[in-house]
Amino acid sequence: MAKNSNQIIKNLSTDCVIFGFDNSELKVLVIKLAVEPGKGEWALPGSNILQEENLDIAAKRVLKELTGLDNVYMEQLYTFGDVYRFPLFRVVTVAYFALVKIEDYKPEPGPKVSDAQWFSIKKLPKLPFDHNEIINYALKRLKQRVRIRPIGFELLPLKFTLSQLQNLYETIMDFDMDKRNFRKKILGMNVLVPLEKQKGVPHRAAKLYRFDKRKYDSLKEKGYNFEI
Amino acid sequence: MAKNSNQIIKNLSTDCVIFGFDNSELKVLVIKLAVEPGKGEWALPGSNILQEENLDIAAKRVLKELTGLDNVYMEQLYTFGDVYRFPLFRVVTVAYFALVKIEDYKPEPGPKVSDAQWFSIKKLPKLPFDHNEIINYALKRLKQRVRIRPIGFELLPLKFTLSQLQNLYETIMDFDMDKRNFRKKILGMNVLVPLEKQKGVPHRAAKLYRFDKRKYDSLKEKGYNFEI
DNA sequence: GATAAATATTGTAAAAAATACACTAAGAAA
DNA sequence: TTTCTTAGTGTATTTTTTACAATATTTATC
Repeated sequence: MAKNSNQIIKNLSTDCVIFGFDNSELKVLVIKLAVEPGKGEWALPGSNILQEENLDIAAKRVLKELTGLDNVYMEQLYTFGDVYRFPLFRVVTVAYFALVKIEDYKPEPGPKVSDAQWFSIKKLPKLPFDHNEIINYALKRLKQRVRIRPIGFELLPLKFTLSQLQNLYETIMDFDMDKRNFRKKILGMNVLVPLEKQKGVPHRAAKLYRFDKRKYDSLKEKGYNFEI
Repeated sequence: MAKNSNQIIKNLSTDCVIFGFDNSELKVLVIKLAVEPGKGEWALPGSNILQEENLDIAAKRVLKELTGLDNVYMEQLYTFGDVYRFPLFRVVTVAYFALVKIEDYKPEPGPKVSDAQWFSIKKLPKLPFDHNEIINYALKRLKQRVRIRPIGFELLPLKFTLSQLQNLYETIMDFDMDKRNFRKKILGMNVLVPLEKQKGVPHRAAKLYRFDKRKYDSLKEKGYNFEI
């Protein structure tokens, strides 16, 4: 073999739980594989890791190859390695989760993928292997994260209203919040920049906001608290 | 080859950061390997994962084989997989951290280990590979965990005084707390059982407590909060 | 152009939690 | 009996969280 760099590591893969939010439901993107193994089944996008590829890079590559998604929030989730999780031979998978602005996502399934679809987290089909377990774990993590770090914005359009944001939080955390208290708290974090008003809505137009990542980063440095 | 079950997976290992507390300092147990690779160097206990072995089991086995430790608190930490983290060939390592009652620990280094030693987290030697990075990551995680879940007990003797406990928290989190407020909070969690008094101390004897895991589990079920 | 419909926006009082703070108690040793 | 050392305890203040409802803006409709 001429070069090593493109060889796969047979026992190691990465899988990604991709969350999106469509203004009413939390969704997960699953794909239908066009090739074996797993051909025809809905599954998490995942693939082997290459010999000369860091884990984070592999996770990004796989996401891009299978869904066309690029430049999204990603975080290592957990490593799942039960002996029989994959039926053919031993595969340990390093799972990641990603947060996607669902509006921006134009499905571009790669050549190995015959279909890609958002499923509501509440109406997921049975997926092969331990993929349902991985999603549950990711959801648990997302619920924790969203409470203590302002990452919810990654699921919203660049400009959003406070109602959209509250709705997102309520959907993820699965309980309602008081509107006034929510606004006080979120604006008090000083990471939202007010913009112009919404246009074309058939009622009072809400103010739009964007997330100020620079400000967030600098406040984080100083040890600020972002609990909601 | 007759059987597969004892074969190692060449590209996969597990490493463990073992924390202990000696009533004044937070410590990490590192071992000196008696065999190559890494012979003679202080390093985290770690080893390859076997073909037919779950990750958690592998982590426990390795800990036991290399240090004699058994039946300790363990949690998967993170998976480190930079291409060149191990110089000879590609090895991805699933890191764990463990919490040990340091008093109970009678070092029983296994045959592959020539020495085992507790180092203060503040005076760690330079370890090979990315082991220092793994320890830093583990420390960060421990600091988070200890704030929100009563796992500090795992580092103390079964019976301990509130002063010991406070001291532990202060050492890990790296700041001082008010004695009265600390007591109020920790006793308010309702997971400590008061026992008899200390004996043989040359001053007023403090009351001993033990952690009530059953109670903790049942309160956790009900969604109680254990933030300190 | 008045009214209805829909969503946006805003403040305050009460309750709960966190904080700050210092003296007395107990036991051993001198 | 005095000293030394650590254990143990309560309250007032501040801060944070919670609960709660009326007015404002815009478009659509009659």
